[in-house]
Amino acid sequence: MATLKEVAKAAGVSTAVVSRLLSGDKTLRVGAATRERILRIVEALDYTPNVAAQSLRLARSRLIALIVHNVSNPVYAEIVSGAEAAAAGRDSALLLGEAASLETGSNRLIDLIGAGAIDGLVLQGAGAATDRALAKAVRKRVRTVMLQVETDADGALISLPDQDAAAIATDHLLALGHERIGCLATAPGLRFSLARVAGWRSEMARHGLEAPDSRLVWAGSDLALGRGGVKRLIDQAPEITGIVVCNAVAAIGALAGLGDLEIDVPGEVSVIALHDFPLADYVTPALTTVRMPLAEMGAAAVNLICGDADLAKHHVTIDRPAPRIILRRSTARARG
Amino acid sequence: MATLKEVAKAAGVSTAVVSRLLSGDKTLRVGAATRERILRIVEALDYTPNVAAQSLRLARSRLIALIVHNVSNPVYAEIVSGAEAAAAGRDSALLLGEAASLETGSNRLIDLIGAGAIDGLVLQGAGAATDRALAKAVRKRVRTVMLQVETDADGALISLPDQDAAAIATDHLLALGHERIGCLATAPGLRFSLARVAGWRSEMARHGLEAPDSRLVWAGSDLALGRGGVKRLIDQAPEITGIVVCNAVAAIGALAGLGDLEIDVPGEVSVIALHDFPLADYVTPALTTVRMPLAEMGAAAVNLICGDADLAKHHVTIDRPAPRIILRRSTARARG
DNA sequence: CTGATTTGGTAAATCGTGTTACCACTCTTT
DNA sequence: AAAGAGTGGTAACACGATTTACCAAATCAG
Repeated sequence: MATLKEVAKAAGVSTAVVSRLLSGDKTLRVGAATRERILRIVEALDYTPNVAAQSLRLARSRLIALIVHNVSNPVYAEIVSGAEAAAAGRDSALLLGEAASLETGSNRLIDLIGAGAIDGLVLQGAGAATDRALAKAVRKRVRTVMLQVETDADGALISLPDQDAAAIATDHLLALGHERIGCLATAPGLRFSLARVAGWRSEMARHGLEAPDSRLVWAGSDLALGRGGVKRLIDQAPEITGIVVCNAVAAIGALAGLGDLEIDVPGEVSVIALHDFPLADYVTPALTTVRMPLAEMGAAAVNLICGDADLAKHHVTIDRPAPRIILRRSTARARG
Repeated sequence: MATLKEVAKAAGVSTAVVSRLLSGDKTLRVGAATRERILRIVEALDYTPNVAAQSLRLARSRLIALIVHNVSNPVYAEIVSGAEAAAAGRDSALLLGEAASLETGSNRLIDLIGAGAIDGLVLQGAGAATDRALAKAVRKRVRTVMLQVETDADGALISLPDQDAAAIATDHLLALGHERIGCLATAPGLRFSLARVAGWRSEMARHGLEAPDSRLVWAGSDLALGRGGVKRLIDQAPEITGIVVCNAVAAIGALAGLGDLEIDVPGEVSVIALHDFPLADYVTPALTTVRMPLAEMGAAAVNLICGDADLAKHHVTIDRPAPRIILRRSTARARG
C-alpha cells in the first residue's frame, strides 16, 4: 500500500533517490546517513514496488507462459515441473495453460499473449490451442519456444534425442535376442514421432533386420490410445516378440491391452517405452523405459527465453543427461 | 504496439472516446459514423490495450496464483487442472508455483504475492513454501483460499468430505466381510488426515468393531511413504485383512510394499484408497478407490476468489459430486 | 426569440515507477 | 582567486490506460 512517493516524502528526499537506491543504481551518490534513513523507512512502511507500474515502465513483466496439453499426463507434468523450477531460478513466474481451456472462447492467457504482456511463451504439443497462442505471439513478437513440434513461425524449437532414444530402446530388445520387433508410435506426422520411428527403423536396419510397416502402429500419448493401439499392432503382426512404445503413458495402456489379449509380458512379448516417470515402476510388470530429460527440456525452454539469444529458427536438442535405460521387468530374453 | 493515443489520433478523436467505446461505457454518446471509424482503425492497427497500464489503473490483474506441493503427483495435478479451467472461465490466468521452488531464496511468485499484484492465492498443502506465501498474502490482504489445510490466517478453507469418504471406503470393506481393517493415513496432524482417520474409526465403531491404534499408521501422500508405511502397518498388525489407504498415490506404493512382503492383494489383504486418477486402473491389481471431487475443489477455490464473498473464516466442503466407489480389483470378499 | 435539453464529444487528473539531464555546493589544485 | 573535480542529490518527463467533470453546438419546446 505504501508508494514510492510516500517513502520519499517520509525520508525527505525525492522519489528518484529511493528508486535508484532500491534498484541498485551504481551511478547514484548518496550519503551514508540518508541511505540508512531511506532503508529504515522502506522497512517501516513495508514498501514494495507496484508491479504493474514497474512492468509498464520497464516493458517487461517477468512472466512466462507455458501451454501444455494436459497437466495430468505425468510426462507433461514433468515438463511443467522443470519449467517452473527454471522460471523460479530466473526470477520469473510461470503462467500455466491447458489446451482444453484455450481452444475456444475468450481467454485471459491468450489475451496476455496477444497484448505482449508476457516475456515469453513455451508451447508443448500441437493443436488448436497452441496454434491460437502462436498466432497471437507472432503478432506481438513474443519470444516463443516450441517443444518437440516445429512450426514455420519464428521461434526456437527444442527437441529431445528422439531418434537416439528409440535406437537405444530397440537395441535393448535386440540385445535380448528379439528379432521381430514392433513399434507403437505416437501421433503421426509430428517431427518427434517420425524421429522415434526412424530410430527404431535404423537400428533394425543396422542389424540387418526388417522393420516393415505392418509392425508399426501410430497411436498417441495417452492410456486409451496405447491400449487400443497395441491391439491393432498385435492384430497386424502377431509374430512380434518385442515392442518399442514411443511414449511411456501409452505403454502403460499397452500393458493393459496386452493383458486384455492374455499375452504375457515379458514372457511372450517384451515392452520397452520412451520416457520415464515414477509410476512406471509400480505397474505390473514394472515398465522398462528409456529416460529422457523432460524436466531439463522445460527448464531449457525457460532459460532460452530469459537469455538473449535470437530465437528465430534456433534449434536445440537436449542431450544431457543422455537417454538411458531404466531396467525393470517388462523386458526379458527372447525365448528359443 | 499500437497505443490508445495512436488510435485516437488516427480516428481524429480523444483517447477518452476510444477507451470508453472499447470498454462498453453505456453513458458514452457517440455518433454511428465515428463509432464505425474508430472500430475500423482499432482493427487496422491491431490495437490491444496494454495490460500493465490497465492493471496499474484498475488495481486489478486478473491473475490467480496456485501453489501446489508437486505437479507430478496426479492427485495434485487434478487440482491444478480444475483450477486452470475455472480460471479460464473467469477470464483470469493461473500462475503456478511448486513448493520446492518457493521455500527458499528470492522468488518472483512470492514477490508478486507480496506486492499484492495478484487477485487471489490458492494454497494446497502445508510447509515452508505455503507459510511463506501466506505471510506475504496476509500483509497485502490478498484474497486467499486454502485447500484442505487450515491456518489461523483470514482466508477461506475448502475441504473435501474426508470423513464421509473414509467411512464409505471402510464400509465397502465391511460389506465384503472384513472385520480386522487397518488404516494407512496421510501426514499426521492435518485436519483432513484426522478427518479421514475419524471416518475409519467411526465406521468401525458403528459396526461394533475395534479400530485400535496398532492398526493405524501415519504415512503420507507419495509412493515411497505408502510403500514403507504399509510394511510398518503389517508389522504392527499382521492380522488385518483389509486396509483403507487415505491417499491413492500412497496406495499404489502400498500395493508395491505388499508385493515386497509377498502378500497377495486382494487374496490375503484387500486395499481401498481415497482419491482416484486414471493410472489407478492400470496398476495390478487395479486399485479400488473412492473418488473425490478434486478438480471441483480447485475450481471452487478460483470461483471463490473471483466472487465477492467475504473469505475470512469462510469454510466450504465440496460435496458435489459426492464421493463414490470406483470398484476395481484390489478388494475382494474376506475369506472364511 | 429564449431557455432547456440532448448530442457528441474533450481536457485533464490520476495510477506508481524509472530515468535522463541537470544543478548547487564544497573541496582541491595551481 | 579561478578553474576543475567531486558530492549529493532534484525536477520533470515518460510509460498507457481510465474516468470524472465539463462543454460547445445543435435541437427543441413554447
